[in-house]
Amino acid sequence: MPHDQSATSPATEGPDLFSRSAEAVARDLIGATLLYDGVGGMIVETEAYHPSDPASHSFKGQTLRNAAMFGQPGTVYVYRIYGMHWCLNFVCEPGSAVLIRAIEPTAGFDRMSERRGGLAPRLLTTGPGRLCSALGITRDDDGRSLFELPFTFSPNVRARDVLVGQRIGITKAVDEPLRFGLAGSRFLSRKF
DNA sequence: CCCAGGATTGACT
DNA sequence: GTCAATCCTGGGA
Repeated sequence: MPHDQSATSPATEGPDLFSRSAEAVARDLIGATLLYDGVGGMIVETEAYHPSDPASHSFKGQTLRNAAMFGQPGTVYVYRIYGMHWCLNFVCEPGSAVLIRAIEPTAGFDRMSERRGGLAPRLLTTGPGRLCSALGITRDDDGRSLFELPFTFSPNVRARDVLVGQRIGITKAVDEPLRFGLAGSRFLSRKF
């Protein structure tokens, strides 16, 4: 079969994976596995945000809210959106981060279902707010390391067919191709 | 101090 | 398809 591969070479080892541009990391995170307290699954959708990006929280420099974005590569950045949902990001180069937009559930299905009010499997983790709800990620996790419990991170090790498109829900820099998704996944938050 | 504006979701027409 | 919910940051007065 004619394949299918990540455009960037898989820099698979721990922090090295994140010591790069958010764009490169966002692409390579497709197919990686994220667990929180043993609950989670495969990352199937991401978006990249960088410091010179008007859509990024870090665009105007460091503030109290976005301080984690300027931490070590592999730091977790969690923020509240629209007064009601949490969004999960992984920090890359200083001031840059990858928003985790969707995962495919593979572990702890019952706990996710419980937290999400018994919704259909498709509605458990397809969206940045939904996946935080399903995994129990909150403000308390802001600034933590992705490489320490309760987080467990396993890099992608396979060739993946990665879709690229415009980011969702922003009003600035809307045309940048900084959204990435696993081709053919049933667990994308929206079509590409 | 005040308050506009969200990297969303779910309910409803 | 439209739209309200709900918190709280950060910029400006």
